Amino acid sequence: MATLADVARHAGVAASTVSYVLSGKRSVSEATRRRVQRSIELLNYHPHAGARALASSRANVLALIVPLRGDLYVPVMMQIAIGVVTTARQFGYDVLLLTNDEGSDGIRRVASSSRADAIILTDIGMEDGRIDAVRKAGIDAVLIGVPADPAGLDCVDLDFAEAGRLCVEHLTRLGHRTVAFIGEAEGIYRRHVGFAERTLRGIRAAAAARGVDLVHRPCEGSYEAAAGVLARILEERPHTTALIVQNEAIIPPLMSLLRMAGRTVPEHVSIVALCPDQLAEQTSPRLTSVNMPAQELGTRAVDLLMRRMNDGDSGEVVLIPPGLTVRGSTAQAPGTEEQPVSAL
Amino acid sequence: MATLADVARHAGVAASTVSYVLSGKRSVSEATRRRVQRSIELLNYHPHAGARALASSRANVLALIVPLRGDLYVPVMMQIAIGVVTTARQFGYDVLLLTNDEGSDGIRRVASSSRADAIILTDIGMEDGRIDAVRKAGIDAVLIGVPADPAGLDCVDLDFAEAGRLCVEHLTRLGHRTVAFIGEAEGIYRRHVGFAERTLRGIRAAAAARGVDLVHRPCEGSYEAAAGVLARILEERPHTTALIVQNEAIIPPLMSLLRMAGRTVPEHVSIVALCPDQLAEQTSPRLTSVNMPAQELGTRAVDLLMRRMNDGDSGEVVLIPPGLTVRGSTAQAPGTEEQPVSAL
DNA sequence: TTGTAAGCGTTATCAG
DNA sequence: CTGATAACGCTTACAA
Repeated sequence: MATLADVARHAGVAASTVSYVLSGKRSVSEATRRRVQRSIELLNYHPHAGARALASSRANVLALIVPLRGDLYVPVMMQIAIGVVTTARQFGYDVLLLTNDEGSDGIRRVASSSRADAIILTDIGMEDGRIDAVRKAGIDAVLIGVPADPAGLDCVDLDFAEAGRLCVEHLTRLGHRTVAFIGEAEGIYRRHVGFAERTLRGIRAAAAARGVDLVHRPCEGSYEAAAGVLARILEERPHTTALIVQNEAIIPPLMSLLRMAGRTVPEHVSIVALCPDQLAEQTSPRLTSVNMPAQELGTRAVDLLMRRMNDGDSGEVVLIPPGLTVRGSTAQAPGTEEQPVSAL
Repeated sequence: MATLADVARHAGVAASTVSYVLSGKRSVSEATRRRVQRSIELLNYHPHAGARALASSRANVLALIVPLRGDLYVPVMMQIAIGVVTTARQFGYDVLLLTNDEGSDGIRRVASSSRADAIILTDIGMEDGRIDAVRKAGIDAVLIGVPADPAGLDCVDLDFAEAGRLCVEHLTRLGHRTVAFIGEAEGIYRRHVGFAERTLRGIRAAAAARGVDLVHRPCEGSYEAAAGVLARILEERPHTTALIVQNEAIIPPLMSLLRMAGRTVPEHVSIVALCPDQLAEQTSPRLTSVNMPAQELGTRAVDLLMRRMNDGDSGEVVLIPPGLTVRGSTAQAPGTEEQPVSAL
């Protein structure tokens, strides 16, 4: 491998000049710049990442910490990762992938060894122990998700409370008065994962404000769990005319269960989902849904991180405004009349 | 941050001694080792990754290249990534995540900048241009997947041909004579992605050998696609009694479509799936399936890579033997009799 | 068993 | 606008 010194020799300039041609940190005459560029290409020179990191004390690497459980909102995590990697590359950064089983140790490790310049955390709990590790490690970080106390932290997330509100609003406009919210698995609420709690709060507040009769039922990802939860809802609250569903994994089973129970969507039961658009487009009928812009979360996280590292900004909470797309899974509640436009 | 020199001074030894305590590359008396260890802890010393990489010309980093499309076998990719990261950590390696949009450039980049010591490639096509890039870059690599000509390459994959054979064998034992293979999306076959082609060949060969009447129908991941493909199969080949399904995304729609068509599983139609066990457990009835051991693929890939880097081994193709688990989605073909055990 | 010292390939400061 | 040169923090012969 050619080194910077080789290039300098070949071009007949000092090593520092080559470095400056590369970094642009001081002006170089057009003539020598060309000469250097030529030598670089001729020798097929590529700067050594380690040497750079050592001399500049910047690794040009971001660390992304993802949850280990392969069963949890997997497509969403994958999209986030893709957003992070592609955006990071645009800023000249590479991305190190860490799993959560290393936990706070991983944060300490990459920070204190200068393996990464900054960290992106996902799967944020309301009280997340890793936040403390980040503070102590003194490394720049952005959270995808919002903890209970985001003071001084940079966070990006979908505005889940607003997302919940949108669902309820849409349903009440269609005349639904008895609604069930089928949420994430029990364990998610026990761990106080931020997005689940906020969604629930948003839905509850909106339901209370509009006098909607609401129940919340956590639900695991299996067919049986979906069957159990649905059966219980239909038995205990037979007047239920609408479902809000957050656990994307159970949407397909739910729809076929409803069909088997003789309740067609949307004639008898309306469904609003909180899931990636892509998924909402894959069912029949297509789902009215609030989009989960996972890739954008990754992109925005990197943007925030860059601003934080370059401009020294910090403490910003970016909540992406959710959008509800009406598709085929929601309709006027049975036995109600379409509201006149003037009443809206 | 404390440096190795600080530690040496604090412990009253030479810098090299500290280094050797860390690496274990030469023996150190128990006494000084303890002293050094104490100083390391007291000063909270962590070696600088860049400096290490520069001095040793080993970054202790692996690069993992994943496909960009977030729509393709996502859970599988995620599992692979998790397997790779956790195993790599056990060997003291970190993992750099690259997306395929950088393509061969990404390979060249990390190789020639010494950002990574080795590469793991996924989503391997039969003729994969990146293989050439790897060769030219002169970097160690392991493929998860097997190209047409794996000479000199280290590869890990499920034995998809055998997996296909197992499906057919299981079905013929149950008396099925007319079988449809609902495969991956058309584009996968056009791109000649290895696993899809091998599965198809395995199934075709086994069907031919046993005189099974087989059709292969590629299928996209949407509900409509599944509906279309299924309708066509049932119309053109009404005697079809069994389905082999590889595109995991369409399993839920397929099952509810069959229900709507009045064909119950497994009484009228048997289904064998090629998918992760976890998925096979989530439907009702549970699916007879050949497991896709994604996390193990990641683990094995790293194992291979380590052996290759340390022992200089190369050119091994590891095919993981598939296993078929009988669950509730397959049964004796309608109108046939159970084969006496002696006939097996 | 331990110390000495020469790199490793950049960056950035200080002169010119 | 450009050149020397001292770091950067660690590894690894080579000596002792």
